[in-house]
Amino acid sequence: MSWRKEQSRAERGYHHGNLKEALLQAALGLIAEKGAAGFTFADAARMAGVSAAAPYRHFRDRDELLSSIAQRGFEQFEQRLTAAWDDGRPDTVTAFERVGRAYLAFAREEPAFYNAMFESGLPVDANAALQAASERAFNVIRAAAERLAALAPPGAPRPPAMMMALHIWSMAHGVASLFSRGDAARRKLPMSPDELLEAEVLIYLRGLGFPTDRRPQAKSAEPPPVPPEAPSGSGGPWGKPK
Amino acid sequence: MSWRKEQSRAERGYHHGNLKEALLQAALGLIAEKGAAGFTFADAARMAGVSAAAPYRHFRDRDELLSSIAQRGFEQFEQRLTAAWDDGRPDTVTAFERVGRAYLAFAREEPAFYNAMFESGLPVDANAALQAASERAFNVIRAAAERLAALAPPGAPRPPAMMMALHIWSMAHGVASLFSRGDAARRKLPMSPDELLEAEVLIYLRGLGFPTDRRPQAKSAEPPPVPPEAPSGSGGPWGKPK
DNA sequence: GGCTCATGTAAAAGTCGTTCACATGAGCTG
DNA sequence: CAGCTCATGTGAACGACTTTTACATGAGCC
Repeated sequence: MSWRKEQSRAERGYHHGNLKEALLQAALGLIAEKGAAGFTFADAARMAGVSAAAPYRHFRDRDELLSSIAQRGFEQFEQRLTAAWDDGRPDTVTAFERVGRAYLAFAREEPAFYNAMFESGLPVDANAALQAASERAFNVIRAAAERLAALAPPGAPRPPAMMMALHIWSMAHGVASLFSRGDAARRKLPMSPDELLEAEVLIYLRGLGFPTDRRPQAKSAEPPPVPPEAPSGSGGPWGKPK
Repeated sequence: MSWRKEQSRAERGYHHGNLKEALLQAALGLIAEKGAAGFTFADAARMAGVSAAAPYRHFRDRDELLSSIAQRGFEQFEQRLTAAWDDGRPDTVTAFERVGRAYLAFAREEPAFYNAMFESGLPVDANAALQAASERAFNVIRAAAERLAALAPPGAPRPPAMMMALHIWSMAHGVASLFSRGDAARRKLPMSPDELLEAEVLIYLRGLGFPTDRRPQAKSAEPPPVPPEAPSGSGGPWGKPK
């Protein structure tokens, strides 16, 4: 993983050979440890075994390193969301909820990326590439919302797909920020963030007219999904009304 | 407002007289300008017209100043949420939605407080008083959710009130963080954050079985509310299904 | 072999956070 | 009012960080 991390100057020679990548990896580790605020350009240089001025050959300043990391983060984020969506298989609602869980999983498993992307305070439009990467990630959610919108039953509110996408994004982001990340995770909850978000999304989908017994879209254009597992519980994390 | 802000040393004398408060005000201004990350202890001292060491007579370190501001923020936040809730008048659902809007309004109108409270990266449990203030603010939402839960119609999911409170908190926080604050506000939206959140909460409430035509709880224990204004539009920000 | 240029270094300037010894003066005590 | 005390402010100093500048190194190419 770590490409010649601990090499001494002597065995490495004057030139590092892969400093840019080494700095990114070092920064990733430092951010995971101490947050983007506590992360230090000098520390990253030290960890890569070079002088404090060396990083400036590869990044204009500390912010550019941070924004490079955020950009990579958005790219990985997009991949994970895309995989979770799986083009709506086995059915749209199931896949949609899986996207929500993937959001939380990313926040939990990639704290450094998540921190750089959403908590580092760097402006979204600092970098055109960064903004584009961010939009590509969001577009996964948006595309999923389009599919969902097309299936929304009549007799219920039908907000634009874009709005539905923003709703889901805000729910996932709210739960992740408040309960699923670093210091914030210390707020003690009577349930897991995943359960919280799942229930939230289910209630929301129910508000849009979707059935929430985990066998949705009974009479839609979708092929009737074969339940991959036995139905879990009685219809939701909180139980049915009596 | 600003108590002797620009006094020269000569006319002030050796002792400031109100340094602690002056520092808090200065920090508040600086955080509003440059964010909690960019805010500097030395800058606050300069703005108050004292040496860089003076603040240490009133705050153990920079973090303690920050956490003082966050604490004040939570207190004001609690007040505003309480006022918005207005003990559930004229009816529970209306008041509940007003709380959501108050959340956004606070984020928008008090960026410095919001930043210190939620975006400064200081641990929630850094300070017992801070944590308590934070909990008091959340308890307003929680109390509102209890009332709402008691009115939830049968035949619909009935999550615990605590969970509903967390859902609302996460929605409001998600929208505020993503779209209603500083740099994040630059994400261009096809609608205002307020509209977005209002629609989100309405759909969620509908998922809980509440009617969403803005005249809720028709046959509940609540006194039939007199609509203070004419009904606005056709039942929601996105229109009814055709 | 010699050139060139990307990549690294050392040193320096400027800023911060923080501490320490010392200065000041507001308010109490006699 | 004299004098004491102690909270509050000052200045200097330390180490760390960011960023710039002039200089060093050596990999790749002719």
